[in-house]
Amino acid sequence: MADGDASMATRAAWLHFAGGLTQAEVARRLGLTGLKAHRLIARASREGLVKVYIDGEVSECLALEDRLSAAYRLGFCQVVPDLEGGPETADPPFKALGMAGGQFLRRALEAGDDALIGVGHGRTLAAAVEHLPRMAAGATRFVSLLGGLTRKFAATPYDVIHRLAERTGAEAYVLPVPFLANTAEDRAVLTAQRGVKDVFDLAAHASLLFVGIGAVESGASLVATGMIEPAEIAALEAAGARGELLGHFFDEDGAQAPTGLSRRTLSLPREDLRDRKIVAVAGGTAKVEAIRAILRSGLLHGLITDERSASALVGASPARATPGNGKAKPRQSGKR
Amino acid sequence: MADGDASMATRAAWLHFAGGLTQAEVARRLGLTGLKAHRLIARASREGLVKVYIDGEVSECLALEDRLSAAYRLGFCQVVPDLEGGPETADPPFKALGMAGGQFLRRALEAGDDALIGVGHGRTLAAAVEHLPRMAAGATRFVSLLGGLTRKFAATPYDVIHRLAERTGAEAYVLPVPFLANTAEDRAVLTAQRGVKDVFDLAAHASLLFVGIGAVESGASLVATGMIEPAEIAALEAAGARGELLGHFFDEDGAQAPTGLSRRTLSLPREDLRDRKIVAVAGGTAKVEAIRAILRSGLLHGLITDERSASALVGASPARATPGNGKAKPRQSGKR
DNA sequence: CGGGTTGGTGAAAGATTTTTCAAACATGGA
DNA sequence: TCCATGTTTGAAAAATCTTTCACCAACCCG
Repeated sequence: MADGDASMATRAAWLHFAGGLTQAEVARRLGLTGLKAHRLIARASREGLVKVYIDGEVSECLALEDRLSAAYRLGFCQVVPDLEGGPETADPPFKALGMAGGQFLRRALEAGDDALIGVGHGRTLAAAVEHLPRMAAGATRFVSLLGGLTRKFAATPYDVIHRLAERTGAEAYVLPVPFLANTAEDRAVLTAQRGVKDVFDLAAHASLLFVGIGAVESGASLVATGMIEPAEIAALEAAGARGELLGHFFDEDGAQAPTGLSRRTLSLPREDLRDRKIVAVAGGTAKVEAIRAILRSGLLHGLITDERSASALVGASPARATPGNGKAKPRQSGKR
Repeated sequence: MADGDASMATRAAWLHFAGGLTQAEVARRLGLTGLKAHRLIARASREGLVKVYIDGEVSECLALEDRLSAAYRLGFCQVVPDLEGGPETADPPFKALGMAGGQFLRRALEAGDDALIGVGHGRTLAAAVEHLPRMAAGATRFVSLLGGLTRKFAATPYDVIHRLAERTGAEAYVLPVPFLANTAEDRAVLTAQRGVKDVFDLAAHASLLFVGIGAVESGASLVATGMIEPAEIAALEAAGARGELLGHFFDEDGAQAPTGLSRRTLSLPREDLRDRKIVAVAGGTAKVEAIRAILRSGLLHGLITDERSASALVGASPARATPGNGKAKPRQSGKR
């Protein structure tokens, strides 16, 4: 594919989506066959050049936002309708969460209020960055909040900070160390590395923390990506851990879960999580329990999740297309 | 139509556009017939709930932006590909300009750097506001920079400031006076009105001026909307005026055009245009001359225009889809 | 009450889009 | 050179979206 192709694809997509021209008309304008035009447009869509935002709020989601905000004292909450295939599949609604998360990030960047944004990792956050338009970040910088590698120093497939840097051209400070070291001694060695300490210091001063939430179960992506061993996660589960945030584990009441892992974890210390502006993106049935645990910890300032998870979190029935069934009063509106 | 409908329309649109579900799938998910789903989605689109942005730059446009920026010392320039029907019609590319202008405004609002934004009027600016997503304006306020009525005190059909207020919920100070008074005495009376002076004072302190550019010819929209009489515009044209910016006229070299009109014009005084951050949106073949005149005045900080106008402004040929590299394929089935 | 208007509905026709499939073309070795 | 491989291309088919049109119900007004 030639370089001029991308420009042409953009042009075709612009004519089609923004201008509302039919593909045949686009073809005529550009001197192409209808099929070529179609393929250009399809490529532009596939490569994510076309960004779609839906303006209005779905009333059921709004109600869920209000209830979540009130129940957990959130300063900000967004609930997006579920997407994906049928009503049964689509467990982790990455696409829906990605769009909402991407939009949140875009706004944060355009507002420019946060000079330094800390980011966690995980597939959900990666999806959010995926949906971030290519844009200049202004003076905003990014910093990793925890080690991004597996203990074998393999990069994870869903790296967040690098994508972010690539999309925005912003300075992005990485932590090229594992998420979990093999031993406490290893951790000490790694932490002592040139630069690593500086980045951790930076992370401690980020004014916005944009993070994911991890489930504690054998199928969790922490395990799948090789960040943590199956045996370790099993031990955590047995010890009562239910959710993970930036490498810290919480039990079902949101209290610190007892674990020896913290001596080997390379991430922002737990005490640095208090009184920060932490915004989490997470959803999917497998994560509901984890999200609840984190919410109960009271650490979150904001939450972006999907409708089904939100329903489960407030204890309502899945509530398919049933308007007007609010059983509780939606007090105090959540900020948007 | 029930109010739950809008919510449903949003949901349907979200599933369709964001989720990529087919309309039939949307219908199944929502328990509707395919036709109903289609109508919900169509409604959402029609009402502008669905916003589409195209990410990449078209290389030809990028080149034009660079040339314009360099030639006229602009701090900011955006050139959008032409839209609309064929290569011959579509004179004022309102839609394309509206989208770009709306995006500019949205960014300005989200950045929040400008506490007070002054706006001009005209159909192009109205189109820009039309394409602004419904959003909170934060602390930003708006102020009219010139009288928005005709001399008969009729509202113009393309009022900008009211739409802006409606979309953003921001405070918006209007100037409920004509653009051009019948006599200098009338002007004095109007200016002396309670409040009017205050708004003019406010306008003098706006940190961003978002304006249109007017052509000087019998078909100009200033004439069409009844703001100015055909005879007056003819006189201006004869006197060498070629472009209008906020009620002030400029000749082809960008110098002040000699006219007695200024004593009857209700707008920001000319001297208040110097050293302001003025961003203009304008395009269309009928306006090229006017845009050039304004550019030469050196007053503009930014310009948003369409590709064809930009081409004309830099003196290039319209340059249809012929990047130097292209394999020559003159024969082509489609007619244009 | 009747006539007119409006707005919603579904079936079916009409357009447009997307997919499929096979052939053409280029590419990079053996 | 030839083959294997992958990519691009166009025609046609299939799927999907959009429009049209006739119908029904509700509603307003004389």
